[in-house]
Order: sequence, then structure tokens, then C-alpha cells
Amino acid sequence: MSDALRQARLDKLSTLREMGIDAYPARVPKSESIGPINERFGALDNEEHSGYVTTVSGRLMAYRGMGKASFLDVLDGTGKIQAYASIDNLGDVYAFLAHIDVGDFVAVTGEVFRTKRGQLSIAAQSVMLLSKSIRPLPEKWHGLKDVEIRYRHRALDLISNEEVRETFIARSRILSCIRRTLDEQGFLEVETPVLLSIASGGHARPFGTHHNALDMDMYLRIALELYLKRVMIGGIDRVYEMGKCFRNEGISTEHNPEFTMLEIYQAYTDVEGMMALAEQLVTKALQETMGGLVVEFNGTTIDFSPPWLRMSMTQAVAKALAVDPLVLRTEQALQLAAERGIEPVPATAGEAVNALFERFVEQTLIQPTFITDYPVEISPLAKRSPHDETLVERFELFSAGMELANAFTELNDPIDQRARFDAQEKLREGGDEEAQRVDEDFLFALEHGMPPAGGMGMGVDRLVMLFTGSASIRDVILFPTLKKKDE
RNA sequence: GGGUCGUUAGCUCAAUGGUAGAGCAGCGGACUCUUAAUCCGUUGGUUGUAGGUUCAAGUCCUAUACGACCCA
Repeated sequence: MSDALRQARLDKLSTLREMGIDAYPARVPKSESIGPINERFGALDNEEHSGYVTTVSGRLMAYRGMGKASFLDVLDGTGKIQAYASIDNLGDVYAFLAHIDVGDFVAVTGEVFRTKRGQLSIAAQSVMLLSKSIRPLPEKWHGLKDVEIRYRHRALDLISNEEVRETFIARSRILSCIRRTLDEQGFLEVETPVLLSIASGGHARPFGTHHNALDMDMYLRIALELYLKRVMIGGIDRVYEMGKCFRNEGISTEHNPEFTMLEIYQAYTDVEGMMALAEQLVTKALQETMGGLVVEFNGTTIDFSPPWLRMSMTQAVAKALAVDPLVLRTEQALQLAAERGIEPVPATAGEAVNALFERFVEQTLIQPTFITDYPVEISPLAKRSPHDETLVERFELFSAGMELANAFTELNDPIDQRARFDAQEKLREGGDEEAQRVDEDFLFALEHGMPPAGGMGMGVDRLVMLFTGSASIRDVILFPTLKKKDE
């Protein structure tokens, strides 16, 4: 049984206690990070001793015993180094190693030297147990492959699979680079509520919950938009938030119920300004974290070198379906949607074009592409085009068949905004549970005047997927949502 | 929601319907420069779960749980 392995380690733990050794000491000897040691003594010759005595602390990843001498691989967050333990150096303490297992945390003190075989090592003068593990690590060579265990027990995945660790380090660096870029341009990072009495600002069903003391039903946010606009109305001209949003919908390689959204609002610019900002944010982060603008994703090469392709939604659909773009502007679009198997058949030409786009075009957009000129019906928060009031000033950015960003010239006309919300409410009454909710408090703020502005939302998880070549969103979220498994 | 595939020792994987195995890990032994250390010996299983067919089921059938991928 599995408990046998655990029991063997528990027995060792008892033995250590009997020896008067604390297996979980509160104090750690002053330790040096392993990475810098490897760098500093990289030039040491074989069999050369540095004369430098140090202490390193980390997890014991491998143990190679040779009788009266042993080699231990110690790993900390910065790197791995070998420790050489021999009965000559350790004397009676050498026997203590019998109670140490792979997986335990140890501190090793000794002189840095290089072995005959050329391995930088520490000649142990003392080995101290810092924390005893009572379960074995996954196998060292093949690592942990079972995806279910990897997602359910991410700690083991991180220990066993270096590329997983690297992916999450990259994620952190990407986020940090985006924040830095925005901060340098005078954007203010803010936090807005997650827990709301009404979840608006996006096209999605929310998660519901309940506040006991207030005896009030509440919802988790589906977008950041309407609160960030309130901040902008309040006079913060450049504002952003990077945080979790929640959408109560299906799970796929591109969807996790909770995901990280970046939303940015900038006064006195428009959708064109947002395009430039999107290009800048993505290329800078890509260059700084991955060292280039070309990535491999699912076997295809994606080149993020600007400028990115631009195409209007009607152009894109007309080209994909080989129809006249003018047809898509009329009621004939509904018929076309019906012919192409869109169900239920959309109520308006704009919705029909959007449905056709999602079905036939989206997946084909591999290289980064801005799709522009969205129908007003599906864009209740965007300002109408000055040239055509059936369209709005909006783009979505696509790459690898995924939507990465969504941006508009923000609607700041409170009369039109109310009309758009009303239109959404009619859709809701018609059965569209994802239609946007009227947010009266937001309208109240908007009626006091909002500067002309551009705004953008970006799916951070998907961006990280592209940067790191991860085919599933679960590979860039440390603890993805999984079904509960009965034990 | 539909389809396909997967689930066997702690981990990675085998096993024509006919005694469930290997490597690593573990345990015991040898070994003072190894690095997937090596060598000898050895423990470890409700084959996801519940039924069914059969003389006999890891294997075939049904249901179900979880996961992966594809489709809508």
C-alpha cells in the first residue's frame, strides 16, 4: 500500500526524535542562494578548492550513496548544487544521512570545490535537516505526467517539471512588464469591487453568491469596465486594473471560469490609440520576457512584429464566405446566417455578421489581427462610428484563433448609453441570459460627464499561453478549476 | 450537450479472455569522485467505481466518476 512508503518515513521521523533531533527546526542557518554560487565559482578548475566556506539550504533532489561517501543534489529557488559528503569530513555525523530522504529540506555547510569529474560541489562539513518529507516525490526521470495529478496537485508538478516552473516564472515576468509599461506612461493601477449587486460590463453569465449580514444576493464581476469608467469620470485620466473576473460558462482549453483580465482606460484618445497601445504592450512584453517577437504555438509560427493586420469584420466575413460585403450590411445577412447553419437565426444583421464571424473566421486568424468596425447591436459600451451609425469604433485582437483583446472608443453619451442598455434588456427579456445589465449607478456617474476616451480589455491568461507556447489555459493558471473528485 | 481516448504499485509504463509484471522510488547488503551512479537481494496491487457475460475478466458488455482531445 501507498502508506508503506509514508510509514517508513514516519518511522525515520520517530528515530530522529529519539535522537533528539528536531525534524522541523524553527531556525535556519544563514544560507546563501545556490544560483549565485554556481556563477561565482564557474571558473574553478577540476579538483580545485576555493577556500570559500558557505551554507546552502534547499530540497534534497537526489542522493547517490557510495558507502563511505555520498553525493547529494540540493535545489533551492535559484539553482541546484551538489554536496559531497564523506566519512572523512563528517565523521560520526555521516551515519545521520541514513535518516535523510530525497524530498527533505537540508542545510549543507562546507567549502566550495570542483570534483575530479568536474562537478561544482560543496564539501560538506555539516548537514542539517530543515524539514522532513513524509511522502515520496514523483519519479525523478520521467517526472509527473498524469495531467490530472498535475492540475490537482500542482505543487508536485512544480517540483517535478522544470518547464512548468519556467512557465509560471514567465507569467509573472509578463505581468510585471505590462504593469511597468503602463506605470511608466502615467497609468494608475486601481482595485475595484469583485463582489457586486449587479454584474455588468460584459456579455456573460455571472456567478451568484449571498451576503449573510446584509441578507443580499451578490454576483462576482464579469468585467472591470464600468467601475474603471467611474474612476475616469472622477478625474483619473489613465487607469488600469489587472485582476480576476469570473464567468459562469463552459470550460475549455481557452476558458477557465476565473481568469485574469487587464482593462485599461485612457482619456483623450480613441480606438486608434488603443491599437497602438495594444501593439506596444504586447511586443514590449514579448521582447523583454521571451527575447523576440516570434513564437511557436501549436506547431505554427506566429510573428508579432508590428504593424499587425487590420480588417473590418464585414471584410473578414465576406472574404471567408466569398460573398459581397454589401450583402452583409442588409437583412440578407440573416438569410445567409440561416443558410450557413447558425442557430438560432440572429434577429439583426449585425448579430448575424458577428455569428458568422465567430463560426467561420475567428479560428482562421493565426497571425495577430485587429478586427474592426463591429456592429452596434453587439457593442453596447462603444461609441458609434461617425461615418456609419450601425457600426462602432471597436476592435478585437485575434491570434492563434483566440480573442486576445477588445477595445473601443468609449461611449460617453449618457443618453445613447441608456438606450443601449435598454436594447440589451430587451434581448434579456427575449431569453438572452448573457445580455448586459442596466447599471443605474454607472449611468448616474456618466450623466455627470466622462471625457472622450479609449479603453481596452486584454485576456492575460491567453497572452501568457501564446508567449509560453501553452496549448491549454490550464497550463498557465496555477490552480485551474476542476470538478470535485470523490475520494 | 455529443463523440473519441485514457484511468494497472508512490511515479513512469507493460500484460492473445488463462498465475498481474518491469524500471525508478522504498527496504536489506556491497561500494570513498558519483551525477538517470553501479552491483546483489527484496517488499509493494480491491487493475477508478458498481454491475453483467464467462469455467475463468486488467482484457468483453452496461452504467458511472474523473481527466484529455475533438465537435456543437
